Amino acid sequence: MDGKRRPGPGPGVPPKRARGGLWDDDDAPRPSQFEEDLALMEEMEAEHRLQEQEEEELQSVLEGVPPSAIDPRWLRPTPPALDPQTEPLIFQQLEIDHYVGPAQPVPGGPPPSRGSVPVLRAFGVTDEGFSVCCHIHGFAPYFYTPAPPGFGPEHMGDLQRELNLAISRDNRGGKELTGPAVLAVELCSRESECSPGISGLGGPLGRPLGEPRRAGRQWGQPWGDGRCSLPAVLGVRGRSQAPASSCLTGIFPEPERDPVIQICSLGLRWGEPEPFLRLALTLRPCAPILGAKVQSYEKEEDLLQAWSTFIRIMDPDVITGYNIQNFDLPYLISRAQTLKVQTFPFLGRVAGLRSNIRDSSFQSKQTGRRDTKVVSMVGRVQMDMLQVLLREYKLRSYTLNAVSFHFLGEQKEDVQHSIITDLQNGNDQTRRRLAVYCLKDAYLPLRLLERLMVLVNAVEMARVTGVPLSYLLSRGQQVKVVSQLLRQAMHEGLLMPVVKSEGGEDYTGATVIEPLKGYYDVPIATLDFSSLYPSIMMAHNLCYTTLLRPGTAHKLGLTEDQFIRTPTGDEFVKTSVRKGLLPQILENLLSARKRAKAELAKETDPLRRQVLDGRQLALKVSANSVYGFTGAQVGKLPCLEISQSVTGFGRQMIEKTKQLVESKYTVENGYSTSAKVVYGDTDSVMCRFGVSSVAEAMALGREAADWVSGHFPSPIRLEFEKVYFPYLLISKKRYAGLLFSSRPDAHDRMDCKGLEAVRRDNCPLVANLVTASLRRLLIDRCVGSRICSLCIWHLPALNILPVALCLSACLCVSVSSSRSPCLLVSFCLTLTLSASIWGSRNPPRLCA
DNA sequence: AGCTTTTATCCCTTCTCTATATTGC
DNA sequence: CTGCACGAACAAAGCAATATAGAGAAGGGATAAAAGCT
Ligand SMILES: Cc1cn([C@H]2C[C@H](O)[C@@H](COP(=O)(O)OP(=O)(O)OP(=O)(O)O)O2)c(=O)[nH]c1=O
Ligand SMILES: [Mg+2]
Repeated sequence: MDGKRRPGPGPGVPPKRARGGLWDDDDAPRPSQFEEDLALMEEMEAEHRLQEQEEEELQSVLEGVPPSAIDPRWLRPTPPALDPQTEPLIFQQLEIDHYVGPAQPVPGGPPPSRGSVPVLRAFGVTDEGFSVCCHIHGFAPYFYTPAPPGFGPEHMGDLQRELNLAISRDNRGGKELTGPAVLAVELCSRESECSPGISGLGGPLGRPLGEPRRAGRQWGQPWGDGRCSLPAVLGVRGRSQAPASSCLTGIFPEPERDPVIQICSLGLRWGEPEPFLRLALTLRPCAPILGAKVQSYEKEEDLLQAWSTFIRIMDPDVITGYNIQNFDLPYLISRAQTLKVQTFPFLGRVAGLRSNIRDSSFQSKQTGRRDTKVVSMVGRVQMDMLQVLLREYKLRSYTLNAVSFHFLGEQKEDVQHSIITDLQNGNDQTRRRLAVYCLKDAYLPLRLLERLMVLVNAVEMARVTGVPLSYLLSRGQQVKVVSQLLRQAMHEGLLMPVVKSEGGEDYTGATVIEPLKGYYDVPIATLDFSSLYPSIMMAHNLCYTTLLRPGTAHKLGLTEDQFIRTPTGDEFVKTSVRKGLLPQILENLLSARKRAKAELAKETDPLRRQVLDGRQLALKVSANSVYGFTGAQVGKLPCLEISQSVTGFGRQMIEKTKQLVESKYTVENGYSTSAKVVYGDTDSVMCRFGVSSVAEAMALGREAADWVSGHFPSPIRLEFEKVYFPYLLISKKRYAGLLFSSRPDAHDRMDCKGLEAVRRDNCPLVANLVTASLRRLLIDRCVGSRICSLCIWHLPALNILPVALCLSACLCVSVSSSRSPCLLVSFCLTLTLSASIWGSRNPPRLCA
């Protein structure tokens, strides 16, 4: 392969642009700036890069790759001609970024500045699989600032001049941007979203229009889902690709030292069951593999170069793999740098734009600190399955092997790391074995991506919350809430203020009802509010825009029925005065969750059920994060009045629910036994109605839930969720029970909350022992002295008996120093047992 | 001097407090 | 022009609860040295 060729279709000149004609008619009434911006996003002229690229690509294919290696199916279909004047171009946005490029006049927009301007660039695919790159001109970054008293139109010229002067003085934007930074200053009147709804605080606000140098770094992603009008469940017919590379190595492969010996890639069109391409690039000859294309190179430089070229030709929309983000891709780039393969690191969609490695880290209270590397690949979505799994699923092990087994029931092709070197140094058959292993490594993440419906779920989340796909893996919950807030605020012409965040004290959260600990051999019905915090915010119209500062209610002459006072003493106006933004956002999120739940109810396949459950859970977390956002004191817009009110209402509600249930279901009211709430956490109550059958408990639970719901304003709803029978209540947030919900005559499963059985910070021995004991206790109902002798014979933990015995000498020391009763009991039991089994000639059959 | 008693010291266990990990909502 | 040091800016859903390890204090028993008695 000719290593000297420039990558891709030539230097990074942005391709030609067509203009949409939306504002060609200058006489047409001008929409407000907000609507304009929105419309710009919606109706933007877009152009197909493919057509002009294809010739070049073919050229490069012919030069770089043996003609026999080119399969026309690798390339995308040729897009039909599109008349931007008449036809809309509808596509799913995959990524959006911005660059500084030559100005283009936008009809009806601000006057074109000379020189370079910031341009938004959206990448995506259409339903037919055509690749789209949309250059969005005419968007000038802007901000609002309150005008000082006495500021009038006559001062605007001065302000603009001064601003430009100040900006050119501290020359921070670099040389990319030329011409004046501030294009215009306008006066307008807007209301800040944090101010009380009808306070009339919104004075005149100055509006410098466009200050590219600073703002170029400030703006995020306006209305990120590209306003795409595809149906909710869409087919992105893109290509996913899973590279996996093997390295010759000792323990830690070092890109400065250890060569890359194979790179395997699979190509898949979304919606098709099997990859249309399996490609193994190897160093040194390799025997053919059925169903895969093998290409061998003598020089490592050529191998890397070939892969880089391949990526550009195949042009995938999505790239997946396992830990590619932190290992494979950075390794390949570093290795190429070491070998001085100059044309390698151009993996993105913009020709001539270098892919570089950047260190970044994400930290939040939930996840702790996570350090990652970022390899830039403009226009492609990187869906590293490891990152996806780390965020979405709680697993005991995240190795590809464990994960594949867990979700797919498949194991990896096992090749010991230590023999990779030997295999590579063997013959073409041993290298073939290595390639098969490598292909499997690429195949598994791809299968996971498809089976776990990662893309479908991610696209839904991106659309609902209005952020680019890549944010879902690289950013947290705040950005999603901010994006939705901005979207909603824009609809209503409100502005979001910039507030300085300072840390403060924690506020009071939810109540956990003191548990009546014990073993219950009667059915316990569980009632739970559906989406408690979101529904509180909706029911009481809690929002930044409905909050009344202390005393304002009186000042504005609001009557008592126009506002409410929350348990914390804060005041909010009712819907009749103004409907809050947050309730509307929540409506949207909850309706998305409702759709997901409806799909879940229809599904029967266990894995798909698990996936759909994950999807509805993710939407639930997003909705709860709206509440969390208002209480995030190190955040963009904290408002403790809202979050404290929410938890305050919540505390009142669980208490009231408990009272209601215990007051209605009493002997005096004609029930056989008085009901008792034995436990409850935040928004749930566990009730003992005193009935002995599950069916009766279910009936009473349903009735009680409906009756209690009537005591709260819509959309707050208490739901009957499940019955536990029997129920073992150990302490707050720690209990177990057999769960009945779908039918009264058979339990659905055993449910464990907070016990060692579900925690991941114990050794498997403890977890297995606890699980097995609970099984005996709850399912086999062995209570009393027999429990020990019965349960221990069926411990899965016994599988490790011989090992335990051998290691007991050393283990004893470390175990006995532990203070954990669980661990001690497990270990002692195991030890006793192993001794007795060791001695018996015919050990009992161990159950798996 | 030899024995007993007192006291200081060491070592061990037990308790308390804090930080961390993880889960439940 | 490049490399380095420094500061600013950016980003980060929430609280309640349990279990456990580790550090350190407190307390008790064993032991040996010191003191006291005959
Ligand atoms: C799960 C969860 C709950 N909460 C709070 C807000 C929830 O409304 C409240 C009750 O938790 P849940 O009952 O677990 O959740 P939910 O009521 O929102 O949804 P549903 O019952 O329909 O499944 O606890 C959070 O703040 N963050 C969370 O991650
Ligand atoms: Mg709930």
